[in-house]
Amino acid sequence: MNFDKSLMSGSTRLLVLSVLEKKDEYGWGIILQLKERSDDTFDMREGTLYPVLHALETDGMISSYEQEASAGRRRKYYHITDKGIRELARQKEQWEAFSGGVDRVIGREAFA
Amino acid sequence: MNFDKSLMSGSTRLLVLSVLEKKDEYGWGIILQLKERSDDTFDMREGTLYPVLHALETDGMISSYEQEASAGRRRKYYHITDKGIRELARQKEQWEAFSGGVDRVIGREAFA
DNA sequence: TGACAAACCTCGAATATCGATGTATCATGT
DNA sequence: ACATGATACATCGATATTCGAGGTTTGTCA
Repeated sequence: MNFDKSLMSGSTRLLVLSVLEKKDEYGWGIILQLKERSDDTFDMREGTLYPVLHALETDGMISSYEQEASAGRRRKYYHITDKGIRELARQKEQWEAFSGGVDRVIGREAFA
Repeated sequence: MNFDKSLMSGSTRLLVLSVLEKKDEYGWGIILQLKERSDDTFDMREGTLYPVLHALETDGMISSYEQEASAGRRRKYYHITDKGIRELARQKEQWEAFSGGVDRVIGREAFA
């Protein structure tokens, strides 16, 4: 990201799982989706994403399969599992509690 | 914090400066304020706070002075500097951009 | 042929939080 | 008198996370 790096520490899994919630996607595509869906706010680095994808797969949150795109271009698609969906729900709750807490502390109005 | 620790990575300075924006406060008091102002959402650890306070002072964002509370209890109060106020404004902007981006990605409605 | 984008990957440096630990004072209960 | 726990400061090592730099392969375009 182009933030104070550390700001988005911990939200990476949430963001990745959110993208995969809609449809299967490959690594490079996830980066493009994040950029697009955040209005160019996020620019996740490959060095950040790939290790996270591997960890999520090891943890059983996502599964992967290879597929050919136009002519010999190999892509590794990721699919969110049931476990991943439950994890995503937990992460969303955490995010809402956390961001709500920050907003209250810095005196930002909350709109229900 | 009682979150995925990493979630609040990077927001610590924002939170601390926000507390000191209202009035001078000492370390332990900052922890209490954060707990109170976030409705018990935050529980910042001493091992997190004190190093951050020292770093903020080194960076000229805050200044400190000692003061006695009731009988021999020494407290170290921190005061936000002009530089700290400017830093706080930057951090708030960053936070708003970042949290807005996350909300868009996870499909949370935004209320202007 | 050369350059660049797409697409995958790994590794080390830097950064940040936390738990453990330590010190000291004060209040409370037994 | 003594133990416990809250207040209040502090440091340090373990752990986690991001990023930049580097590397490989294939396709496209000039």
